[in-house]
Amino acid sequence: MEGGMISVDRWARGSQAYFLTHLHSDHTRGLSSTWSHGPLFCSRTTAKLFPLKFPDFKFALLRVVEIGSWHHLSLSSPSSGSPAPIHFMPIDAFHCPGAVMFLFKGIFGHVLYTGDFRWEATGERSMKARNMLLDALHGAKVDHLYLDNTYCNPLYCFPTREVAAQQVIEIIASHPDHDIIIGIDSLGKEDLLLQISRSLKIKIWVWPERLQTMHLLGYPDIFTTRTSLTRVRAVPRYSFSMNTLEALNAKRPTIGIMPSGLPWVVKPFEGKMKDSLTLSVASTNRTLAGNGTRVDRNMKSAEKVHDHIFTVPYSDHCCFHEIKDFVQLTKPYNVKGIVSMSFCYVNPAYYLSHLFSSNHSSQKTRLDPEILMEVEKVERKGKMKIRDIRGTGLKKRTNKANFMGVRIRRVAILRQISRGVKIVECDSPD
DNA sequence: GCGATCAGAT
DNA sequence: CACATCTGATCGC
Repeated sequence: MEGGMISVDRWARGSQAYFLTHLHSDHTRGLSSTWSHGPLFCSRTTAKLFPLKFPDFKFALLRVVEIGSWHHLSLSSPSSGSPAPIHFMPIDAFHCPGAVMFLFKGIFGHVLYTGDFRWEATGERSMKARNMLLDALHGAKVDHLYLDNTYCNPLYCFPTREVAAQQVIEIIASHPDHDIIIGIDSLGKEDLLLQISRSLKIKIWVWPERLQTMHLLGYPDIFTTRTSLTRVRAVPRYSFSMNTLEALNAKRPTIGIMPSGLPWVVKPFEGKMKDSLTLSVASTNRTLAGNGTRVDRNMKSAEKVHDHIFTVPYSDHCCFHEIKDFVQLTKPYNVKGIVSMSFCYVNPAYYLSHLFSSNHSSQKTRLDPEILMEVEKVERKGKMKIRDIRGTGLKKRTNKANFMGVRIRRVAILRQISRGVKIVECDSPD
């Protein structure tokens, strides 16, 4: 591919400006401490966290841009070399700390790249982002929308994070004598932990590098790396498994809580005694905490999926109706999904094309941003290979999560095979 | 020996 | 077959 003017969450050489939406590693694949292909624009919070992930990065390349402000760049057309000014505004994506979407305005019209985002209908911060986007668009429709389509399927129906967090709190409160482990990633779901901490007046254990992150984010007191100070521990999701829980329960009664928009269930593993934690929307386990917070009979709620494991629909991505709402608001002429979730990749057009704008009269006069813009996107067709979402090995870490003195080793742990995923494709329940 | 990339795990 | 991440192997320098 020849380079364009700008790249969003893509790091190959050839662009005049680079944009980072947030610091999750599937969006930084190709970035490294030695990367130096051009100026990199990101939010203040992302810049603050940046050195943790890329310690020796040339700081001079980072350009902190304020959320809600228009910024101007004098670029040149890659084909003709003539001036091609662009304006862009970062807008709060409410995904993980520092996450923003970018709205671009230029000869290509309006291009909106959401990155990963959440678009809840209530809450002060959500309203602010909504108004910011509407003001910035100023009545214009979006010509090209690059959309976080992670849950772009009506099957994905879950509550706000506020509500989901309350469900987590109820689970913890109803297990007063249990240790609790919660599976999280290196960034994201801080608000969940804060809400737990405030509500139950308890500190939260995190692993050492996560504590550094928390301190950089400005939470000096709530988190600790001393297990003796709390029974609630947030552990890396990759070390959260049924085997982990069973090992922990051999020492103390412990339950695990998996906050996720994905439908985790326990599936019996054929031929062996072990069950495995798998994904499915076909779950039938009993529902907890259905205390009137549900507005939709299909709304996911907390579930007990195993003796020791609960899942709670706490997601940093939009549920389907939020995506729908977002598309209705931005009235895009063209939409592309930026996320390939392999087995359930959904072209946004499949469910939402009726909301797209059409008859784009000025389209011919506008350049297709494809030739101007490199963005992280993968279209999935049939058995095409999926996006490689693995880490880039950019930094050596030794963060073996050692919670409760149980070191989780791969050795001698029965492999969990047969992750039978069953996302049942069906038509809209409406 | 190091970074980049890949295979495979949770 | 995974929202994102880590570990370890291998390749190229």
